[in-house]
Amino acid sequence: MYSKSEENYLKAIYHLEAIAKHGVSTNAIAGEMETKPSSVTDMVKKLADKQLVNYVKYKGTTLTEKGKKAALGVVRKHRIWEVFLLETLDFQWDEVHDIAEQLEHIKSQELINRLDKFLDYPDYDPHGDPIPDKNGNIKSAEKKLLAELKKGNQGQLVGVRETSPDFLQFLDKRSIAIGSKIKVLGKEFFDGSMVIQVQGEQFFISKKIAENLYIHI
Amino acid sequence: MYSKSEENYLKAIYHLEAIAKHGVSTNAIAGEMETKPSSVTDMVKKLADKQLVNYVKYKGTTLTEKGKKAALGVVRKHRIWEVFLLETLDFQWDEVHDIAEQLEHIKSQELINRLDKFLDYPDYDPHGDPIPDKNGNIKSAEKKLLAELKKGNQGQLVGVRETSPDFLQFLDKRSIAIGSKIKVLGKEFFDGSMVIQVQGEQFFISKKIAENLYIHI
DNA sequence: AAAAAAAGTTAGTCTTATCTAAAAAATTAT
DNA sequence: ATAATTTTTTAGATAAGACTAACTTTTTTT
Repeated sequence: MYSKSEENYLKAIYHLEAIAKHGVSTNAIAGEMETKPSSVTDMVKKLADKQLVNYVKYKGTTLTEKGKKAALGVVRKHRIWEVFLLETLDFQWDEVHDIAEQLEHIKSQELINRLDKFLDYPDYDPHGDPIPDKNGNIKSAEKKLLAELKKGNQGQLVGVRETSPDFLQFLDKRSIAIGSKIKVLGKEFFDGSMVIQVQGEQFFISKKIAENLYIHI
Repeated sequence: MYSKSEENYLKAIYHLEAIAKHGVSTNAIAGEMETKPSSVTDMVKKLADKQLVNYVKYKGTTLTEKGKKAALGVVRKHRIWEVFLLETLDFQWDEVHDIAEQLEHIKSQELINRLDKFLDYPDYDPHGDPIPDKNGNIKSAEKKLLAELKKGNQGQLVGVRETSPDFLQFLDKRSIAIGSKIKVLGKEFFDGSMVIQVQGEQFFISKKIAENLYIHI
């Protein structure tokens, strides 16, 4: 259907659209794909020819319905393979990404559907991200960064982006863990810092902290 | 390590070496790879530069030890994935080849070793072909066609070549299945037909049938 | 052994996806 | 609003792998 490279671009654009809502910039795609902006321009033109994206010179790129469907197909494969690697083959979480990155490009609908069945139709992957169904429908929202939430929002901690010992100890000291319910009590505009409530207790956290916590609303 | 294309050439040369012992011809490789002889010449030169094959202009190509090891690595992956597709995901025989053809190029030693363990270290793939171990050692000989056996020989059914429903039903009706012990009671010279014994029962089978059953002696 | 046929190689072209360098457009700063 | 900076695009080049057409070597036929 689509080449490996095309699929990777579609997936990158899909992920970036979730953050920057007004058309994804060429530089952003280049960053995500670890490639040069000029390569991105070439590729988005090609994807535009195939009706997979809307591309306006100098303005940005968005997925068309067709492109979104294709991207969700890749995301579905990636996440199902991740479940398989972790649950069936007992891999560690940091080992699975590179392998799933390859497996997601295997061309066979039947394969992924049978794998889905074998795993008993999981709704989420091991990072807490939802797995789209055959038709590209996602049961629940994607996880968000705590930093993206507004005052009054609340959700559950489903993962961390940064995994340094310092950061994990910071969380530990405050009894913030995967599964914790977090509510945003206040948010400062000028520096993005927040006051949050976790299990009755209140904490002040910087923007940097909030940008490294994944939340499910 | 090696590109998909390089791996496919190595595998093709490996398979062809088993038949034509005196250096594989460029045309033979082209046939196996469904490509043009000129493309083969280009590639074998490249493989020769990498010390994976011995290539002598106009004479033929053979695998070096290094090339054989690489080829066996691909064969191992292919056969382990086939076992997985058939045993774990319940695919039919005729569906697995194209998918295994893609999966065999996934780069991860760890993945294939864990899969091997998950499948309980199978010695043969569903077609009866032996699976090389981590170090490229093959436990036993390659399978033979029932048609190649002589009166008095016996062995175990390890695979089928033809996979049409008609043929599979033919076998089913006589309770001939993978694992069945088969003994050749008699063989006619003029048409290659046989009388065989399977679990106490005797059957008459034509040469055509005997040419589609793989046996391990 | 010479002629004919088959097999194999070389040279040049094409596609996909990438890159660098230079130019153009958009954004930010003064 | 003009200048400076950043972002994006264009043009031209490169590498992998495949192709066609022409040429060379080997093998087969007579």
